[in-house]
Amino acid sequence: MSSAADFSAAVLEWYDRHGRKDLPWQQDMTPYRVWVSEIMLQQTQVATVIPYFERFMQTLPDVGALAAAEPDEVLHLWTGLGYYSRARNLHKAAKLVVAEFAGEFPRDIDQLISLPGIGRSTAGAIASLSMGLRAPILDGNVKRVLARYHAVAGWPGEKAVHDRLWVIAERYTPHSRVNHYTQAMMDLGATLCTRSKPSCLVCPLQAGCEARLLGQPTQYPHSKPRKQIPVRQCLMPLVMNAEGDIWLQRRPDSGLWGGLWCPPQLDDREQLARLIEQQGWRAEAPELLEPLRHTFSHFHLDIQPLLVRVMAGHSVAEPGQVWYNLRQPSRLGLAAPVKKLLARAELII
DNA sequence: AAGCCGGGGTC
DNA sequence: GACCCAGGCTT
Repeated sequence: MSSAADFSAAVLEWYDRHGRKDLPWQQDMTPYRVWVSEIMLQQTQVATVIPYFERFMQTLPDVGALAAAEPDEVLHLWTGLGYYSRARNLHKAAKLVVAEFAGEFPRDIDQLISLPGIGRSTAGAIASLSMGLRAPILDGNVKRVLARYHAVAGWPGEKAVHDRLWVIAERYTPHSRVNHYTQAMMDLGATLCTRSKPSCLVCPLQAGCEARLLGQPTQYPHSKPRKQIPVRQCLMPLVMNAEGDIWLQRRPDSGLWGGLWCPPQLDDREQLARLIEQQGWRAEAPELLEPLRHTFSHFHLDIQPLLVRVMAGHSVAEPGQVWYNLRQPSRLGLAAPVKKLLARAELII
């Protein structure tokens, strides 16, 4: 097991017997379906993605439909999936494919990478899986398999380590059956070469795996040095009018929860008083609801929700604002904790 | 190079 | 709780 040909042959033989072949995006494999799935799968596990993918494809079955869709509709279909810039970039890229590539995905790695949201690994996945082009990928699964096979020391977040893994990935990518090879490497990492308790005894690469020969496969790749994350706090008033609707604002496109609809996120009661005055609401005394902690990758957010019943007065929703009807909800993008709070509010009405 | 960007699964 | 997941973009 020394040559690249032996490596890919072992991987492909394993794929024939044990590789996954029934995932939704493996049926009717078009560049569009593979692209959408790859974007959804960035930093997101397969089981989480499946229902989102099915719903997305039912609503927006091709790149033309996506390009023509409303931004709110795209974010609505992404609600709960996280990393919402993926949805905004997906929409942008669809428009570009229609406008600049006549609705056909370019069969070229660099042109794929030029589209927003598509980096080298995602481009490699689209090209190899849906076009049969010889292009390597380097996602979390492949990093783990290759780092173990060659006992590559260091954290892959470091450029030198990352670059070395790309060179290895390039070397092993075969010229034939590259679609099966790509799928197999992801399947190996997801099902056998797992982060903890890898199944080395049934692995097709066990004979040449240096990490296994060293007796510590789980030592590779080295994990990211973690710093402890800060805690932030905010007030989140659920402003409810006489009809039981909740007032939401559209967040700026860039930044946290970009483009999603959200109750005001305030630092203190003074900001709340100012908001009520600005909007011309006649408000009852705010009612404390049960606090909620939401954890991001880089901080905790302690949310103190408030129920604020108002007479809407002259306040009509302006652009970027909406009175959200809990019984007949609009198709908008909502962050996960907002969706949770609105579900609570529905019980209060 | 490091930080930002979510939410859920898993241990 | 900590850590990770079919990463990419921004600074």
